[in-house]
Amino acid sequence: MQDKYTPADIERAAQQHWDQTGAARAVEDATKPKYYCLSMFPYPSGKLHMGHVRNYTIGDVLSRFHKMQGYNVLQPMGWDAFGMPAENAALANNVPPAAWTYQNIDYMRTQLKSLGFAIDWEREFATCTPEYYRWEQWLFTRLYEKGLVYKKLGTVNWDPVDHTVLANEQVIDGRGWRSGALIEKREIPMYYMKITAYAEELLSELDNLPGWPDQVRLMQKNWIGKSTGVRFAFPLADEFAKTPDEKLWVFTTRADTIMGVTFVAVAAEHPLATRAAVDNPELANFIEECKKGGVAEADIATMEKKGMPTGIYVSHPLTGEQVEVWVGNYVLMSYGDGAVMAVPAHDERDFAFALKYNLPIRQVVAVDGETSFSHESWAEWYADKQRGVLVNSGKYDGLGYEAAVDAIAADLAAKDLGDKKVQFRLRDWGISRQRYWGCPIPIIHCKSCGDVPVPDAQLPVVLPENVEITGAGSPLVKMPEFYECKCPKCGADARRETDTMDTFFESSWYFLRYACPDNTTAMVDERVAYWCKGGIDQYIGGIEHAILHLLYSRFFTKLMRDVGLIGDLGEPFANLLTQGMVVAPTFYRDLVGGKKQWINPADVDVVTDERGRPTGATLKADGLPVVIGGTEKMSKSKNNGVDPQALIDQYGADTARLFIMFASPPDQSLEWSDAGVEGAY
RNA sequence: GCCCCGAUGGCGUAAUCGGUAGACGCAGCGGAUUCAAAAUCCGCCGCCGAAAGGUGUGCCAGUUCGAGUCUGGCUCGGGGCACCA
Repeated sequence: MQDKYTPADIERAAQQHWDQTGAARAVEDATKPKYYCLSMFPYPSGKLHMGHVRNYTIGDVLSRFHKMQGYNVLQPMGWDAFGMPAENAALANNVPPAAWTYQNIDYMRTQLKSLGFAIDWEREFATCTPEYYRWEQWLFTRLYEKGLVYKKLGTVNWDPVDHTVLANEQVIDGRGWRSGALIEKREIPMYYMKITAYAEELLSELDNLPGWPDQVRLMQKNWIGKSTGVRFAFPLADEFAKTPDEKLWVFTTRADTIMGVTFVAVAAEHPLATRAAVDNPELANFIEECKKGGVAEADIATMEKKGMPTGIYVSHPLTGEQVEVWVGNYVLMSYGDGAVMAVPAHDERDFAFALKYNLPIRQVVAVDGETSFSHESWAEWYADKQRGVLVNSGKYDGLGYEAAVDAIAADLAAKDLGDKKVQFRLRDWGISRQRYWGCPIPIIHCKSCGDVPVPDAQLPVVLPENVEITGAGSPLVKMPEFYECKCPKCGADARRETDTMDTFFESSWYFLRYACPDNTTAMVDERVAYWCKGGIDQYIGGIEHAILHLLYSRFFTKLMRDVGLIGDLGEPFANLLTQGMVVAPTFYRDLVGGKKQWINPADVDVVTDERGRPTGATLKADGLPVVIGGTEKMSKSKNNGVDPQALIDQYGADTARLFIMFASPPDQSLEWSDAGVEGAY
């Protein structure tokens, strides 16, 4: 018996024993119930952070518990290895993204092993290897042939100085993060996945997920955003119409207010806007101005609402009244028809817009007990569709919301100018990225044959790994040895697509590949049915993935079922645990110029009073006071990260794991406390 | 701006159905043990107050015999908003 607990020796011995006996190896065994415990795989950013340690500790506890209960447990691990940070690191350190990524994977694997997780390392893979991404290319070509992948124009952030497309993250206050140039919206051809074809199933299946947090199901439901409304048309007045029966289509969930329409607003990219701008320089300028700034919805939704009349008039479909078409910077071309009817009296945004531009406001809904409709200030009840009853609406007067929508939809249908329509907020998934470090899109552009998918025999399209990153555009565009090729159909000189896929593509099916990572002849095989039948038993990861990653993964499972790759597994993740963040106190000093210098908690001594309450803090280096800030998510910007490696080195993996599990319930945020670690030791 | 979540001691939290707020743990304080320390054990530990007592679950209202819990309205913090992963 040793006097002192020496975690390094004891843990190393235990880990070696587990390794040699293959304790964590998972083998299909039909005689035992299976338990597939999956943690979201890490992006190999350099080293593990505390969030990883927490995530994988929770998974490991569940895995070991079920193993002891007699389950056949699979706990795999891999690397979500494509992505932007590798290109940024390449630029900063002059290392190719591939080399940087593989280095990080090696280091982080060592760290994970030192934590002693019961992971089946024989199933490990990285998504940036041709052995993995070849199957995405193969699937892409199948889906392209079925029309589930198609090409259309999409809007991107264009940096006019660096001549490059930027991610939303790289646009700061409307400017490129490197060049500082004002960003413009630009439309380019992109490939899209037809996720909207699965909108109904993705929505209804949410009811079959009792093992998911209600919060996540609700977020997905709202994201898909099914609404029943009316899609209808405003015929163009003869002098403005290009063709005799040209119409402007809009969608609304408030068809009951149609008699209160006083103008129509279209997106800056709408064809009518373009047409009106031809001989109207002022409008053309405004449309140009609308193109300034990035494409992120949060930015568009918070900017000042602006508009300009086009001089084009359309006819109200029920009254025939002439209504002017405006261009509005708040109308999104990507939602519905890129045009909306405006009813200032009963929509808050339209109300503000009408006030600003002095447009008529016509009340057509009244609420019992609310007598004073003001044309100067908005009140919540103006938009109340539960209590509202139509007024000033001719034959529709006195009807409530539902009856009014029914009557109006029927009248529009009778005139062949519209009907009820189910509309989804969900848009098709644009997967083209004008970046290097990703899976090449397997398409060949031929002058005579058009877009031709790369034939199976020529797959994979391998991404060249020894490249130089310049920060302005993908190196693939400058590599004839990559893009020059022959058309697979006619044999003529052709050009290979240089865009790569969205990295969400990799993470949308990796959990299936863990069942059969060694298969070199097929994307998936029958072992998927064994491990994934009834869904992966437990999925653990950050709440930040509540919508996109989980929705795309659900979509892929249904896609791959319909392509005949897997049977009907149902939903991919039977039980979902969304772990909370790891937070830590922050410390700073005010610098001249209003900036703050953030100081890592490890470099600070906190002084407490006799009750243990903090009264102040000093910097270890100089003993002078620092300001105690709030408690925030561990991040580089606030410099409050605690390196798990230092913790493991000092206290051992078991202490780290014990503290992290004990300190807080897994789905809530965890406050870091060095003192708490000491207590777990 | 829109969708979702949260707020209870110095800290992490608990209170299953609307019924004693603060279980359990960390930190802190006091004591025992020890030559001394570590470890261990015992006790104290929301705030104000000498005590009696008062007060207290982000804020403002409401429902109720009774609200941390239910309703309405806010404030602050966090996650997401489709090219960060």
